Amino acid sequence: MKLLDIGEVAAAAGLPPSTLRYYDEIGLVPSDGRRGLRRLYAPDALLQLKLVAMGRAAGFSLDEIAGMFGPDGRPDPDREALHAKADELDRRIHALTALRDTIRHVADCPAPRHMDCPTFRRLVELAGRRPRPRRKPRRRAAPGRD
Amino acid sequence: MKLLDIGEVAAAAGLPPSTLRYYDEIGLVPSDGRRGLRRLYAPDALLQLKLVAMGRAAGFSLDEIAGMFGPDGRPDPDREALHAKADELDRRIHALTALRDTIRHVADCPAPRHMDCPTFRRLVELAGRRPRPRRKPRRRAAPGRD
DNA sequence: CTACGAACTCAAGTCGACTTGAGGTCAAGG
DNA sequence: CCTTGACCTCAAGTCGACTTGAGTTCGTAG
Repeated sequence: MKLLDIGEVAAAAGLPPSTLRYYDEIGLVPSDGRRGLRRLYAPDALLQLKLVAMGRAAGFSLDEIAGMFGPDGRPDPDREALHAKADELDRRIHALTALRDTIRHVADCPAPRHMDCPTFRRLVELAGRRPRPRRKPRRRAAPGRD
Repeated sequence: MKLLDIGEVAAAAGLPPSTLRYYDEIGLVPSDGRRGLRRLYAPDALLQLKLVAMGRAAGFSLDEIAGMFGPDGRPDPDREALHAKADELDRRIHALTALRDTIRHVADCPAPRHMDCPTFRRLVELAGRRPRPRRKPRRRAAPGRD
């Protein structure tokens, strides 16, 4: 198992080394030892960094991300909470979709003031709605085939 | 046209008055005059605030949001840029969907360490892909019924 | 063996987006 | 008329997530 120098990881992940040091410091993506002073990373660190990037892009804080995918392979990381996060993501995705549609509309609509355009107003109104009326999984018959 | 007191707007929008003052100060959601010292808002401000909330939720900065939907009904707000934003949103939506799926998997997968679960690794790998290979709209036959 | 450059540490700074606090103003109800 | 409570201004503080800078230490090529 070859360990990677922080510089290699930084290059591969497209992050500055300072960020890696920071993540190491807060324990989010720990380094895997040192050679002299230099941090070394297991290749898995790249996957972890990707995960962190995903979480960041989704608007989660580093703390939340740490809670979802701890550095250790956490055994039972509160499935409730994870499903809650996933639900939150569903809502966020819904909101983003609404915003995207609104933006596309604005880009194409010739109305001089969006505020006067009924389509625009409707789009914005719609965006406030919940994605679904709280869909119950109906787990009764589903044999969790994953 | 009844103007709303800042307190009413704050209550309706679910924001603290300080935020409204801040948005007013930076010109993002300007107030519509004063009664004595008190800011008054046109009802449209509520829609604007909703829009701002959408943008924030999508991860845009206030500056970017201002650029998309200026307080004035900007006539031709750089359609290029707006479509670029929309594309960015598409990518973001894609990323969020991937993260959501990954999280749901983690919530349901019995593997002791996610890093060892091939499904997990595949999900994370997949998340890096582009949403689509740059789909051309092919506007030819679409009678744009909007 | 020496020098170079990349890493290191630690404290402090930055940035966006607000919030908080102190001290002042004012419109409306009693 | 007077009190009250919501509003005001302005400066400063906060928080997360890093970045920057000064001063130091190494591993490796020459």
